[in-house]
Amino acid sequence: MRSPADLTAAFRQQGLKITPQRQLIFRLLHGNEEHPSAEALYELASAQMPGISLRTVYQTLTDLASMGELQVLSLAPGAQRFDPNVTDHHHARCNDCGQLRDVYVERMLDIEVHGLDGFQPDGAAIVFTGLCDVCATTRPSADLHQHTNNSK
Amino acid sequence: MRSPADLTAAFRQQGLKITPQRQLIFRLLHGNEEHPSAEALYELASAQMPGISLRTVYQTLTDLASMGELQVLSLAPGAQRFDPNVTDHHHARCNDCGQLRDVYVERMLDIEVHGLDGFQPDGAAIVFTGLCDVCATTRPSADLHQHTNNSK
DNA sequence: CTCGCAATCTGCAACTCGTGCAGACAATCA
DNA sequence: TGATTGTCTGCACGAGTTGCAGATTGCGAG
Repeated sequence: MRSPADLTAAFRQQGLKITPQRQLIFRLLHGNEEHPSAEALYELASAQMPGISLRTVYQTLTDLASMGELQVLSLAPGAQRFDPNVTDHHHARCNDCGQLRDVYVERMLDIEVHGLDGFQPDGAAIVFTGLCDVCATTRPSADLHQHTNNSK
Repeated sequence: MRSPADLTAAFRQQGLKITPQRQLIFRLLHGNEEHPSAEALYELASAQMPGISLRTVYQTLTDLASMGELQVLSLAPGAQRFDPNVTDHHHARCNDCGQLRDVYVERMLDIEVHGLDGFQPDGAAIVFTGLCDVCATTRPSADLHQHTNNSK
């Protein structure tokens, strides 16, 4: 997504108002590579603006997504994740902690696809699964444990 | 997943009991390519066995999944989908009606991946998005409409 | 700078999907 | 046939998300 300043202009241009809540969320998302959930963003936002509503966070995320500034990810059960990186990229998800990271794939067109007859594709998303660096060293095989989000 | 008969044997072998409910669900899933949700399966099951509990459907699906007979798909917001096809394949999802279809991809190894350093991948799933044959002819571009599930 | 309208925010209720629990029930084995 | 478990059902509960209504506030007009 674009910079907070650009987004401010874009929102104004669409007749949307600029509120402190929205500006805060713009800032929290800009350059954010953590693929946060709405709740996670709400925690961050609350720290800087006590009293902000979770409902407002959802609303602003929805607005940004419909403007194409944000990608909404539903890669696993549980909360959706939001990705301000809207360049052409893919994801890797840790089976243990749920962490997401951006992955870049080239020569996608070299793959050979069967079974798409009649289907009009407009995109393809690859999700790698496995263990992130932290979980891989912490617990080389399988079990239950987490070093970050996905908790409770 | 294997045939109802094979599953019956497998369940017995694990000390699990064979109940009419389970057998029904085995039959409903065998060869099923609709990637049904738990609710959808429950509807099917209820038609043949009124009184069966949604809870039982969930339970059996969980059992099958943990035995590796079933793949659980979380490709979009909303209910999870269940796929009795556990061969190596991928999926295409219609943006309109939510329909899923199986897709087979070859020469996956020809792709070039960046950003996986330190990550230990154990799999990769490709999801194609776009319009299914029905939705593509019904409504060549965009709007709201559906010809099957994903409803309400 | 002030006013006023419309957009926004907040808090809460409601809804969907899925799971935990307890008591009734039934598959299996001796 | 009877005892022993595992299973089924129904219900309550929890997470995640959205709908709604009233209070609030951004922002252009005057």
